[in-house]
Amino acid sequence: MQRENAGCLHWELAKRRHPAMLPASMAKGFDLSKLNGPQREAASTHQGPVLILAGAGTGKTRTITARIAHMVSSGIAPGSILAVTFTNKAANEMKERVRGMVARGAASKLTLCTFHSLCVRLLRRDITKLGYKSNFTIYTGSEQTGLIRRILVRRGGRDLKIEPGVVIAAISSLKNRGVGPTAEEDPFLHMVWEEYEREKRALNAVDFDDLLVLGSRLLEKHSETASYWGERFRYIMVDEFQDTNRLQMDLLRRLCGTEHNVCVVGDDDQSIYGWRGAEITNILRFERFFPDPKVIKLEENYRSTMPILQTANSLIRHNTGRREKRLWSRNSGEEKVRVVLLPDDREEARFVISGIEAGHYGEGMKWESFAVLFRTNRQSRLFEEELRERRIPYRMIGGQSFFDRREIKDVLAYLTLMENPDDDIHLLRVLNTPPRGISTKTAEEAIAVSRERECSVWRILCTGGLGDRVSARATNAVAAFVEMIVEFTEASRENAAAAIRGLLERIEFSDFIRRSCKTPEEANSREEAVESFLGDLDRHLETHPKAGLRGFLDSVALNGDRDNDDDLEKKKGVSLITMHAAKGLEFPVVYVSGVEEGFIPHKRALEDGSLDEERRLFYVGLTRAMKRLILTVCITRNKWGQQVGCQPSRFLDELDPEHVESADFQSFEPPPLEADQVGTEVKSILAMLQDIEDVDLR
DNA sequence: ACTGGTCAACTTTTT
DNA sequence: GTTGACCAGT
Repeated sequence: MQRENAGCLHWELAKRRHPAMLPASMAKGFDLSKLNGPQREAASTHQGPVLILAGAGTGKTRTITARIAHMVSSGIAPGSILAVTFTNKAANEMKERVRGMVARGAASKLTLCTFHSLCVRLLRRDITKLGYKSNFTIYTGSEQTGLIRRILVRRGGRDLKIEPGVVIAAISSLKNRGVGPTAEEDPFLHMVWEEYEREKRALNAVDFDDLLVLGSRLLEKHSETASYWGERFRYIMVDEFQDTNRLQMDLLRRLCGTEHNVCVVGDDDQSIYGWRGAEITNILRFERFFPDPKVIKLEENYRSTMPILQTANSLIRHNTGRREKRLWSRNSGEEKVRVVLLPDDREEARFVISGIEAGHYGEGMKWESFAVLFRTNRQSRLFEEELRERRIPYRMIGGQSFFDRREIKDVLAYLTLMENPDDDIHLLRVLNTPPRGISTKTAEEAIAVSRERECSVWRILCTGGLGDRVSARATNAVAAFVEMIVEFTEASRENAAAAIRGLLERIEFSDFIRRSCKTPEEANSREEAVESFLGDLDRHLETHPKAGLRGFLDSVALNGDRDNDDDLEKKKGVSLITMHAAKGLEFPVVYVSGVEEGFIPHKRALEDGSLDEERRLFYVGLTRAMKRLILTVCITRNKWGQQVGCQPSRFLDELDPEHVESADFQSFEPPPLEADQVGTEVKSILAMLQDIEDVDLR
């Protein structure tokens, strides 16, 4: 076991700063005996900066949660503890675990959240100091895309062929590096960016990146705000530290005053958010901003068997510039990692789900023991179909399908208007939904006038600013709309759920849904979605009465999924999940699907030259497995309706063959017809790869 | 003003 | 395979 520098010296310093504190290890209360040496040290060091380097499966979450529990039991006020994570999944996971370890009252006083939701808290309280109104709307992906698209059309002409997504990615990545529009050299992007910022401000809206930008600015420019939060959160923890970007680092520094009771946990090998500006170097820079940290390494892996671990290690060794670490496991394990070659993606789904079925019925494993990982959300479809067909329960983790449904977006837009009517994007979405005689012509006039007078569309509509630019009939329709919104906005202050229900009734929304659906099944599914969404609202208002409608909208925007719901159907069953979203989770049996060139590594990533990050992503996928790991490769794949040939991923060549066996799908299932076309008599992956490369796939 | 049809283009990862 | 944009007809 390696011991890093000067823990004792550090303790001396801390004691000088807080003479009243006893060494934490002496404190009574929470039992740390289940932890190993380094874990225990991490959990019991409460004062001063701590840097924990924790490899995959080394009990990171267990250590952090134990640390929190131990802090609380040694008398630190739970309200002064803040634990920040990068994703909602991680935050929820931690909440759940901590809940079982500390008293109920204490648990509710802890702050466990993502950087983004922390910023929302800061901003809801004080954003007026930055000149925004506190009822700002948070724009998620689709609103952002819509806004950018409008700007692109306006500034670049109708047939300008620039995808909004590209612009958004460029702007977002710069913002997360702490750069502003003025620094942008490309004149067109510069203009679009500035206009985007101006528009959002006029709409009283902020995007995800703004949450961090403005949160950080608030602490920087307003010392009284900074000291308020600095006094509030005296003990800060950051999970997945390798994924923090420049802005988040700034925020952290401004948040944690002079005491520097900061504990961060990270693993450079699992940094997979470089495309969002994450800087692994923050781990190195940590020591610069928080001098003389105690450095603790966790190297004993409790999750995986040796074959899985060694295979993963053999892969990640191909990366350059990493901190070498020696992950080891006591769990020898018999089973090798399997690589299975399949004729196409349909067969892949069939093979994977058959394997899961066999594991469940044959070996008595729970459905929850299995996970299917993939690179893109789209890949989940075939697996879902296969699971549904066989009536196997499953849960799709991530995948924002629910809030992307049209009917949900409509309801959400009406709710948003009740909070912030100046939000043009949401206003225009429902201005004529369902149709009420307000044509696109009328809407365009309203936008034009609002532009001239530099105010929101809502104001124009309210004040009759359209004058005689539109027909009398349209003017009446607009007046009726305004009146309706005002009426229900007032009602929403009493009871938001009742108000939106009344509004939906008034506009005969379910009739509208039924009319716009081709089949009755589709109509039912949409109506159910709305009903279920309203149920979410009810529940939220009940459980968080203080947060109100705005709190609900915030949580929808920030969570993007409905993790915190107790929909048991969603919680039980086989997990379908992207490799990104899988980070931090573990499963006895893991299938990594689509291990092909263009997927992992992804085509776009190769263009950007981020091969190392793709390798880390694959590494994250492999290290999710506890007992059994199967990688599947397709020879062809249905891509937008056409069969396209695939090449196995180059990463397969990098796996140490010692613990890998290439399995033939025929040995698990009766061979389908196409099987004859595939070379099946192969002994090693290498031979297999060779064979495939010789076959003309087109 | 609204409806319904066809065509085209898009598909990384998350907050 | 799906969503959105555009157009022509009622």
